[in-house]
Amino acid sequence: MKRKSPPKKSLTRKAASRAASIDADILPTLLGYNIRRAQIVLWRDFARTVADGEIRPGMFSAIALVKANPGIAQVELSTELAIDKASMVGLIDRLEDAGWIVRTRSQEDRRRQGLTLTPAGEKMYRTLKREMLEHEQKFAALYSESERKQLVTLLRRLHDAQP
Amino acid sequence: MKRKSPPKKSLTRKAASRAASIDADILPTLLGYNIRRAQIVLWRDFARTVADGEIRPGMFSAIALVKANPGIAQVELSTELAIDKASMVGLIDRLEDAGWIVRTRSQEDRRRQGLTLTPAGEKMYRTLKREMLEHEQKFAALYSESERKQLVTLLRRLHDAQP
DNA sequence: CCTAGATAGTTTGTACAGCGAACTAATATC
DNA sequence: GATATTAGTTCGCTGTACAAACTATCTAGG
Repeated sequence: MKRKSPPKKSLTRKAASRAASIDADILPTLLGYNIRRAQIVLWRDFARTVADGEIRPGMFSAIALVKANPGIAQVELSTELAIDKASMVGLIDRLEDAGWIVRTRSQEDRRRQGLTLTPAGEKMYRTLKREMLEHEQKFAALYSESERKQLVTLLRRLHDAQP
Repeated sequence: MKRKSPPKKSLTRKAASRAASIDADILPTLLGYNIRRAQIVLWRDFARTVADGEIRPGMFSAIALVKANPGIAQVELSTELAIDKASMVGLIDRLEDAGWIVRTRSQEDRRRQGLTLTPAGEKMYRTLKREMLEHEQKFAALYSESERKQLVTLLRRLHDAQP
């Protein structure tokens, strides 16, 4: 948003020729390599676009799920997001410290911590969602609608596989 | 895009405590979410399949690039892999400590460290490549050949974008 | 009922990755 | 020759993954 035209410094001839001559071997054919590269690009733009870098993709996802499922337990969150339950503790800690989420001990099962958004969390989520969609739009614009759906479908098949 | 549950007053989660009634909201439609989930699945299987967990995807990529481009400089590696140059130092350190890579100060430009595989590194690469292809195969098997190519094409378009 | 096992959450410890900032040595540019 | 740029490094900070052990609680089998 703020950065319109980067310096666009021209490479020296030496650097340009060397960069162009790199042989990436089998890497460009590998699913993992391409997904990793795509992930990096998305992640960087996310940091620039959403919450001014104070929120990570995992935190956004957690907030969205708590918003859609008030009272959800941490273990359900970690299952849905494929995040380790130990890592989830720190993630929720940060959201709680920020004042966006509260843990409430469940009465029926006192092992559980039900998670809900605070009013501040609700407000934050509205902002986050708007910024998130703006972020998403930059990349969705690279595709036709059918391509985008196809990409999502193929990715979903991959992460639903559990080999 | 919203037509799921009209009465937004979801029961306090205890009712749905059993299993998968979680509403993932907009997340499943987002490119970033699906790529992140796919990445996690791939990364876990990689850890189980390749080098018995002693190698990370970034290390594999680095070794493959050094193999294909003997004498490549660290900055070229980090550009190609989209890894921060500061992070690259530690990555190369680990590969050097393992005895797979050597840094050699360039004569023409003495700032540069040319990277090459040691004989042990060459040998390791042959093993890694075999295990990598085995890992890849598990996931490629989820797709027809044209789907796989389509997926790679769409991902490449994403990571070649630099918004 | 009681015990054994499972589950939710936490803590601890280890390792890795990203990123900014500052630094050195060497090279390039004017 | 002064200045800027580049390659590599180090430091500090934050965040994530995973394993292991631990507490508190719930569930099932006998």
